[in-house]
Amino acid sequence: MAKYSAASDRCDCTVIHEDVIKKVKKRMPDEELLLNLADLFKVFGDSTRVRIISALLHSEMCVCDIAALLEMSKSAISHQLRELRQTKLVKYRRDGKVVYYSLDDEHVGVIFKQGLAHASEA
Amino acid sequence: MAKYSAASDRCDCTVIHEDVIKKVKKRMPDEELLLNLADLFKVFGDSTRVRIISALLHSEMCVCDIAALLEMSKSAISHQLRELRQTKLVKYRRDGKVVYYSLDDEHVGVIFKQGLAHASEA
DNA sequence: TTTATAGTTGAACATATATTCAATTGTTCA
DNA sequence: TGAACAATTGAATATATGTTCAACTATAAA
Repeated sequence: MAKYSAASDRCDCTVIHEDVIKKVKKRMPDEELLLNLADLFKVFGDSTRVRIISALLHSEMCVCDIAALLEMSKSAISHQLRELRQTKLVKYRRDGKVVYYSLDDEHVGVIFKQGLAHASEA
Repeated sequence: MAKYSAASDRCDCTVIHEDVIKKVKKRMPDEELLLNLADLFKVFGDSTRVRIISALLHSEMCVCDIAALLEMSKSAISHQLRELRQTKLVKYRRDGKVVYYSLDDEHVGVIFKQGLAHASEA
């Protein structure tokens, strides 16, 4: 059976629209950028993280607040906050024993609201 | 150890900002809507699907075209197209043996580009 | 220094999910 | 009708990922 990995035989079919493929390929963003984009959406694509973002949209909160709000363990929340931190979606400040989290920049809110608009309609 | 599931003891900590929690809780969207939102982003959160969307942004394409463009098997592409179909992100038309896919509505492009803008900066 | 508490972390486990493989459907054309 | 081919599908496998649990760190107060 034909394999898609060979240079001149990339997919397991015979008839394709070469012109369309070339045109589209030229216009598409870099592979790396698309990977980053998928990773960004992946962070939004979990209900716990979406709920955290939705909460921080209205106020900075400590880990305990978030855990109580979402009725989940501090550990679970902390793990998710780390991911949100690593992808620069949230930032934090420490005040004594308490660590307060908030959204990192406006982009986060924009993407959230844009998605919300779509989800509300459908 | 304290459990987060009890009514008056929702998180494994003692000191929380009750007022903040109440205020934020009141403003947050319904649980169901947030779940739908996470599911929407989840569809965008895979590199294969993001690449498919990125391609369809420029032209309708058949399964073979997409498979060749992304250098993947038709089967893998078809599986992902089904998810995109089920979440109403793409639509299709059949012309003889060939099935052409295209983006379902403008929302898809808007969310894609919004995310792309963020990913490009960071 | 000791105790209490907020938060973090790593490992383990359970679940979700992307791709492959093989079989099947739907359509065209001889 | 039968051959050829685009596309779909279900099952299996491999991998990714979310939560729990237990241990640990950091800070404050006694």
